Amino acid sequence: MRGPGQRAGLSREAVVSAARAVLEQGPTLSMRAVAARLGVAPNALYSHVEGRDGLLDAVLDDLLGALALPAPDTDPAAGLTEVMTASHELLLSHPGLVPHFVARQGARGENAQRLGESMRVLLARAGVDDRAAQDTAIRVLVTHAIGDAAVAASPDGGPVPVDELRASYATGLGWLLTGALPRS
Amino acid sequence: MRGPGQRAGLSREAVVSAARAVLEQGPTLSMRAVAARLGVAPNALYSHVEGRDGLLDAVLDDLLGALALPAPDTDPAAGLTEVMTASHELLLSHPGLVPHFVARQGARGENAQRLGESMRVLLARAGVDDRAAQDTAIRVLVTHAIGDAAVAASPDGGPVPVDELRASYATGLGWLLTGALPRS
DNA sequence: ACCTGAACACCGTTCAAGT
DNA sequence: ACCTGAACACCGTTCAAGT
Repeated sequence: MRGPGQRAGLSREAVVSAARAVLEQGPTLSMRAVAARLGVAPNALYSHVEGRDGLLDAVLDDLLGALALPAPDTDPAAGLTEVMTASHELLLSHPGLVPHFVARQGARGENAQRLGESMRVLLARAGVDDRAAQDTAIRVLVTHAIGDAAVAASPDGGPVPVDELRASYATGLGWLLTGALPRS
Repeated sequence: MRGPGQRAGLSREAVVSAARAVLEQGPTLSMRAVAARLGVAPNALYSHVEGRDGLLDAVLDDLLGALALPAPDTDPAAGLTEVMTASHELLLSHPGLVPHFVARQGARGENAQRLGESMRVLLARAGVDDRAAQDTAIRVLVTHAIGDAAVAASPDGGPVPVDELRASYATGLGWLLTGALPRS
């Protein structure tokens, strides 16, 4: 009910917000679904967002911005468990983001970097000073979260219940941390 | 150049084989590409295979059937490393299979079960007798392989080179195994 | 600058036919 | 039983226009 040239009052924020809403409803995000929710033609989104991938990037970093960072004085192992569990839960509750997160090899937004830095601090406090060793540890931990979330995000529910996956994630995370951190 | 009713001489094997060829070429598998390679209408495949997911299942188990099982007398940790590394390499060389593998929460074909059984034997020989503990260990190991392969399978090559991902996979695998297996 | 309409080049899958 | 043609219901994205 709007001709060419009539403004719809869109904004980048509104588009990202609508995308989040679409992802709450169903497991996948399509441009056309976001546009429909905004009462707008599909191609209208391209004035505010760099295609579907750009939109998913924005949504992902938006969600990561809401994650709580561990307190500066927490025990390193506890802090790392905290961050990784929170990230894992975030992915579990937004399955539609997982394939994109996977394709992007982890997030690359500013909030993702903020999380990465906080992990570096914790690792350093645990005695992992070498930057390459920190990289490896972070990559292994993030990959574990991505892999588990990806498996859990299977649309049909899958043969393995989510609770068991959550439990095995915690077990694996513990094994990885004792491997990554020097003995105290 | 074939009218309705004329046979094309297709078979399930031919379809699976064509699908493998398509996956060698590019990162994704579409029904229409497989059909084109066979010189056949897209819907002709449905006489031999249960849709795209069924076809991917068949291709995956076909590939798993070619994996070598560890010798019965190998050291458990070495054997598990062997199986998991081989599975990981398989996924690395067939990125198009990874999203499906992820969605299926690991393979469920007969060759996949064969691999699972051999892992159980190795775990038991290492002292992991409890079946639930074996399940957890296998799930963690498989998830690690899936997660790493999924990250490595990113289409654009991604910011992290495959060699580094392969190295961090090995590191993580080592951490997980020392966590999973009782101290010797 | 922002939005629309129409189009392009794809998908997987189904259905009614033909032999 | 096996295959085709046509169609359905989708995709993401681009391009030329309109204000």
